[in-house]
Amino acid sequence: MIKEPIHDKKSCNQHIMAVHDAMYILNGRWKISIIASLCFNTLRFTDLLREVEGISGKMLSRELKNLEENQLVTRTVLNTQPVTVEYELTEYGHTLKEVIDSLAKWGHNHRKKITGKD
Amino acid sequence: MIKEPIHDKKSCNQHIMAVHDAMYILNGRWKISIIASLCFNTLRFTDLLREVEGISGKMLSRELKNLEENQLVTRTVLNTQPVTVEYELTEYGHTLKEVIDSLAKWGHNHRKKITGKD
DNA sequence: GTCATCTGATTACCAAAAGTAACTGTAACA
DNA sequence: TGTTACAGTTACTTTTGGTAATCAGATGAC
Repeated sequence: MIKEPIHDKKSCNQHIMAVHDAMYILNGRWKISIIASLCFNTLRFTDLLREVEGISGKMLSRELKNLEENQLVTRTVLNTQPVTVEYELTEYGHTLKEVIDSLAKWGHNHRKKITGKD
Repeated sequence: MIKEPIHDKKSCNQHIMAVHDAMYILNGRWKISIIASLCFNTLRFTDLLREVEGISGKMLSRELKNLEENQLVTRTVLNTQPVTVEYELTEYGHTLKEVIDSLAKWGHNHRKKITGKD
């Protein structure tokens, strides 16, 4: 059997760079949580304030703007009284589902490890 | 066929909470990149300074301490001259591989989307 | 012998990001 | 008339992160 290093330097660096690229888009404390919340449902600003535990209005509005710029989220103003605004993951945003799911899986397991409970 | 909501509120919230738990451990700008770099190889402090693009010594040392506290990384001082220190993912740290891989996959795809290149 | 260098950090100082709380403005409700 | 809900924005403070200098121990160069 021919022995070769499983991870050559080039593919290794590509891997690291790819993670770096992803984190460049998902930077900051809130984006991943916001995307996770939008994974299942379209939500309004106030819904998100409630769902994303601990976020402030300022940060939510700032992060949503940034996610919109990166085409992960769409913002739709509805013609209601008072005005409501819906935030929704774009098709491209939904490609992050696998990332979110693996994070959720790990987080769930971690909670079990720490608390001993399920 | 019985219609039921695919995502009931409870499992939804659990999912979001699990992501939150994961991000609580992986917070800050650098941890995920550090873990990605350690995924393949044990690395020394200086190696990490080079591999984790843009990190400063202060942050690297701070983040490594935190990762050690959370039992994701081990620190081993080698009896060389000058002293070298090796950082290695723990077994538990390696459970993050799936997360890292899905991030790398998404990041790779995102780079393609942005640059048009592979 | 002493100067520069390599190792893995730490410190003081400054800049950027994030948190807090108050405020905007419109409209329904009581 | 006053309160509530909507989706934010603003001024101010705190926390986090970045930069550059420094530490300490040992090696190699001159």
